[in-house]
Amino acid sequence: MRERLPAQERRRQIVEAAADLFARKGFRGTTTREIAEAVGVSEAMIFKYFPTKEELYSAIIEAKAKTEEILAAAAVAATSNDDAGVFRAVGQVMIETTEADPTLMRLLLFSALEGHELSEMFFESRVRRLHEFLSTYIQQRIADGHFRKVDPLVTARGFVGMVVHYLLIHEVFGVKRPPHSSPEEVVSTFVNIFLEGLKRRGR
Amino acid sequence: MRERLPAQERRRQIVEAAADLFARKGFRGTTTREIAEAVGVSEAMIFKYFPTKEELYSAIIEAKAKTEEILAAAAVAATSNDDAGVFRAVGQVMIETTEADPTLMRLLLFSALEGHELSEMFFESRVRRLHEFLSTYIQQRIADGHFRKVDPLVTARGFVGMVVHYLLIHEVFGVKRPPHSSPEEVVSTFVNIFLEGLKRRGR
DNA sequence: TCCTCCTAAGTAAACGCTCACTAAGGATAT
DNA sequence: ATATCCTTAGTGAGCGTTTACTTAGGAGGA
Repeated sequence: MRERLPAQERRRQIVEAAADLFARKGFRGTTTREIAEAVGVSEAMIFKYFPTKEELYSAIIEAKAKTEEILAAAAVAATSNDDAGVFRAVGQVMIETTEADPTLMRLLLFSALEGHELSEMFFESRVRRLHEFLSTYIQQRIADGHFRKVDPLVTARGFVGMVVHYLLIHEVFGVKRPPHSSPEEVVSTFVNIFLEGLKRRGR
Repeated sequence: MRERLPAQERRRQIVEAAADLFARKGFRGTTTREIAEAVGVSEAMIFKYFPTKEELYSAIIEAKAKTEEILAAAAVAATSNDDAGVFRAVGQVMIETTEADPTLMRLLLFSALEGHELSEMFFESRVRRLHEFLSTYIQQRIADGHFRKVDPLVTARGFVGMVVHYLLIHEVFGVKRPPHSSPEEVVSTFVNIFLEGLKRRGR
C-alpha cells in the first residue's frame, strides 16, 4: 500500500489529475487507468469517489465553471468611464489566466465539441458573462454619446473574439509568439483599434 | 448483397461519411463500425480502402486542407484598394462557407485539440493563409499612408478573430442568432469598427 | 473463367467498471 | 497493557463489452 490519505485530499488529487488529462486529451481520449496512474492509486479508487467516468467529468466542469471573479479590475475602470482601462483589463486578464493555465480554455472547447451535457452551462458561466459585461458597458457609452451607434452585443463579442482568437492560435494551434510582441502590446493594439473604431466623430 | 459500386466511388462515400462523423464527434469519438454503417457497407470495406482508421483520418484532413480558392473576391477588391471590399469579402466568405458546412471548422478544432499529426499542416493551409493575406494587405495600406502604423499580423489576426469567434459561438457553442441580426450586418459592424480604427487621422 | 467488390465471422487488446479482499489505525472492554 | 472490533483507504484480478483490425470465402459481371 502506497500512502493513505484522507478521503477529501485523495478526491481532490483525482479531480486535479483528471482535469489536466481531460483538458489535454478530451473525455474520450482519456482512460480511467491513466487517471489512476497519474494520481498513483489503483483504478478502483476512481470509482470509489465517482460512480462513473462521466460524473467525474461533470464534477470537474462544475468546479471550473465556478467563476472566480475575473472582472474586478474591469468593473473598477468601468465606474470611471475609463474606456481603455475597461477593455485593456478584460483582454489582459483573459490572456494572463489562460496562459498561466490553458486547462480551462481547452476544457471549454472539448466539452462543447464532444457534446457534453454541461457544456452549455460551462459556456454561460465563463463566456456569456464576459459578453454581457462588455455589451452593457458599450451600450452605456453609446447612451453617453461617446461611442457611435453599434450593436453592443455583436461589438462586445467582436472584441472578445480578437482576444480569444489570439489565445486559440497560441494555446491550441501551437503558433509561436514572435519574441518582440508581448501580450500587453497585442492587447494594446486591439484596444486602440477598437476604441478608435467606436469613437463618435465630431458632427 | 446491397449494391456494388466501383472502388473509387465507394472510397469517396467512405471519406464523405467519415468526415461528417469525425467533425461531429472527433477521431476518438467515432468508431469504424459507425462509419461503415453510415456508408451502408461492412466494416471490412473501410479497411480495404484505408489500412488504418488513422490513415482514413489523414486522407480526410489532406482533402479538406486543399484550399479551394476562397480569397478570389477579396483579392479582386485588394487590387483596387477597396478596403471595405477586402475585409467584407473575407468575413463574408468565412461565414458563408462555414455556415453552409461547419465540418471544416470542427475538424480543424478537433484535430488540433486531439493532437493529430496533420493538424499543423491543416492550420497552415486554412488559417495562416488568411492571416498572411490580410497582413500583407494591411502592410501595404500602411505604406500607402491610408492606415495607421500597427503590427499588420496582429491586426489581421484581430479581424479574423472577430469573425472566427462569431462562428465559434454559433456553430460550436450553439448560441442562437437573434432574428434581427443577419451575418451581413455582423460583418458590416466588424468591418466598420476595424476600418475606422485603422484609418490614419489628419495631422 | 477470373477479377472485383463485398460480407460473415472472427481476433486480441483495451475499455469502463466491479468484486473480494487486506492493511492500518483508533476506540473500547477487559 | 493488550486483545477485540470496526471503519477507512486501499489493491489486484478480472468481468463483460467494445474497439480496431483480419481472414476466408462468396456473388456477380466481363
